[in-house]
Amino acid sequence: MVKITDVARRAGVSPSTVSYVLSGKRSISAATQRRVEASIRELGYRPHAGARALASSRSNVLALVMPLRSGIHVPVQMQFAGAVATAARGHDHDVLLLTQEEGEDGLRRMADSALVDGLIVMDVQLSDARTPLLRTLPLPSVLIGFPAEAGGLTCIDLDFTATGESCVGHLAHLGHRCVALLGSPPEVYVRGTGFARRTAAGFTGVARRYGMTSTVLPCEPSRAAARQTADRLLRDHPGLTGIVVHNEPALPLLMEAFQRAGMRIPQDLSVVAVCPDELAENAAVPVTSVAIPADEVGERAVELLMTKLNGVAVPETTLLSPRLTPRASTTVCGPAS
Amino acid sequence: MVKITDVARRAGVSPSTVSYVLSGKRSISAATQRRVEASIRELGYRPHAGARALASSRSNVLALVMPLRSGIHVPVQMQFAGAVATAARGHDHDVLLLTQEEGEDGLRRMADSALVDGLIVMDVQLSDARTPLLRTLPLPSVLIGFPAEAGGLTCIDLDFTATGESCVGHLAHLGHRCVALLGSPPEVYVRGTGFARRTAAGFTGVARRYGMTSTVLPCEPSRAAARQTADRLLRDHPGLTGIVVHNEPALPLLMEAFQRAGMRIPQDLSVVAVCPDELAENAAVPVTSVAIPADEVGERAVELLMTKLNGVAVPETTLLSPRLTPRASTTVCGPAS
DNA sequence: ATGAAAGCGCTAACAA
DNA sequence: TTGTTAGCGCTTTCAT
Repeated sequence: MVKITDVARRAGVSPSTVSYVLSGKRSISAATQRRVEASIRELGYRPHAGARALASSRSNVLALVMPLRSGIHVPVQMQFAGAVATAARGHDHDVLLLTQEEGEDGLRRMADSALVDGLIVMDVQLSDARTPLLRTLPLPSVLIGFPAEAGGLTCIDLDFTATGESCVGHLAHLGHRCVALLGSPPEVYVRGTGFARRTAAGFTGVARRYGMTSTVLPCEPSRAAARQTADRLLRDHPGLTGIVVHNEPALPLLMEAFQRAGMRIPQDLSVVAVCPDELAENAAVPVTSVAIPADEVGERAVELLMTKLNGVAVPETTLLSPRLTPRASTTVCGPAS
Repeated sequence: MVKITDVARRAGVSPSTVSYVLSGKRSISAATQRRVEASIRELGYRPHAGARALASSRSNVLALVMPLRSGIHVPVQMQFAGAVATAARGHDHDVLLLTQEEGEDGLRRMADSALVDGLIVMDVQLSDARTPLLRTLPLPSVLIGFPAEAGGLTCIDLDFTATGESCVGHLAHLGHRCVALLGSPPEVYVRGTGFARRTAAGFTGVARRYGMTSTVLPCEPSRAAARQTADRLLRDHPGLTGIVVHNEPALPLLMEAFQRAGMRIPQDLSVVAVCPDELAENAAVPVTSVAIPADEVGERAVELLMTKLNGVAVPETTLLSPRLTPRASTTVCGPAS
């Protein structure tokens, strides 16, 4: 193994000089700089992570806490993970995967063992057992998602309230008066997952403001559940002309179910979804949608964490504005052509 | 921070004794053992990961190399990742996520920096640039998947050749004579992803052995591509009565496309899939399928790696046998009822 | 069965 | 601008 003393000897400098060249923590003459860099390159030197962590109390690793709960759309989670990993590498950090089978104990373990410098926490529940712990842990953290009580925590996410509002707003402007939100499976609401609840709140609030008739229903991503939901909705609300679907795997099933029940899209029923663009574009009828900007969220989460690691304060709340892309699934409400 | 000397003092022993209690590397009297363990518990001691790694040259971290390439079904990858993470924790190891944006350099970085003890490499290509490197790296590794030339490497995967064989075999025994395999998107074949190629090889081999007419086609997971594939297949092979689909996202699209083209499932067309059970069960017609045992593969991969870390030799090749579950999508070939 | 002490490879005062 | 050196917290010989 090539170590810092080897590099130093070959460059004719002291080990500390090599260390300083690497960290940039003090100014080095151009000549020395060059000789050290050459020596590093020629020897293929790479600092021993453990030694560095021990001496500097910085591991250059951050933990990504990804619970892998049921009812959560996996590809979207994965997109977050990929974005976080990429961004972390851009800041010279690696990413440790915590699947949260360990629960809060895993977080404590990270803090005590100094394995990581900070935490990025995904799939935050409205009432999340981890948040009190995160507040007291001597480890900086950034949450992707918002708990009900976010004081003292750094959180970032798509503004789901605004997303719900934007979706109904779009339908309202097209003249729809009776609308429904079809969301995540019941378990997700029961857990109190923030994004699900917030979308519903935004949806309901604006619908009421516009004096629209509105309903919110959870939905299992099975063909049977989709049919049942569609049929029930059409029976209870014969005037229904617009739906918002916030449930990726159920989207195609629901569209199929409504069509089967005799509703043409968009002539009889306008559909807005909250889902990745790729899914929206590939549906039987391309769907008007608000995308979840996973890449941006992941990247900014890492940036927030790095800023905190450098001892600089960051805003507690970062909300990204939704962007609605109109596609073929929505149209003005009126007598069907 | 609680350190080993604190624990030792409280227990009235030397630091080395605490270390030995933790590692079990020498016998300790029952009394001492109890006092040390109590001290650890009371102080909430957890060893400093960096210090431990430096002194022992073992980080207790393993890297999961997950390229996140296009055309790969994300939920299945994630299931692998989850299984690996869980299994690793069971062996007192953590998992570092390497998304392979860094390519081979990332592997080298792991080796040089001593950040991890070993590698689990996913999404292995038939001709994979990483394999020569893995052979020479002083870091033990286990590949999930098989390169064309696997000598000197430890590999584990579902036996995809047998999977392909099992799928045609099932159709053959039901009397089908003209069959097709619809696989991953073209890019996956072009890259030479092992599992795609091997399934095709098994499929073709057995089809030929039984004297069946067989075709292999890649398939994009878009509605348009699915239709085109179905139409073209029916035009070129009017006698087609059975298909095998090895492409998760395309499965529902293909079934829909064939039905649209007038083929009833299973009366006119039998369908076998290679995909997670959940997907197979939830299709419009539940699909006869071979599941990918991601949990078992992930767990066994970790076990293989741990064994190697302990200096014990392991078999180079581990192939898990496919298990085909018959469902409603396949039936005997004959005049439609 | 236990202790003492020498590092592991690096960083960051402290000196010059 | 650079060098010297004292640790960082742990493991593991070597002694007893």
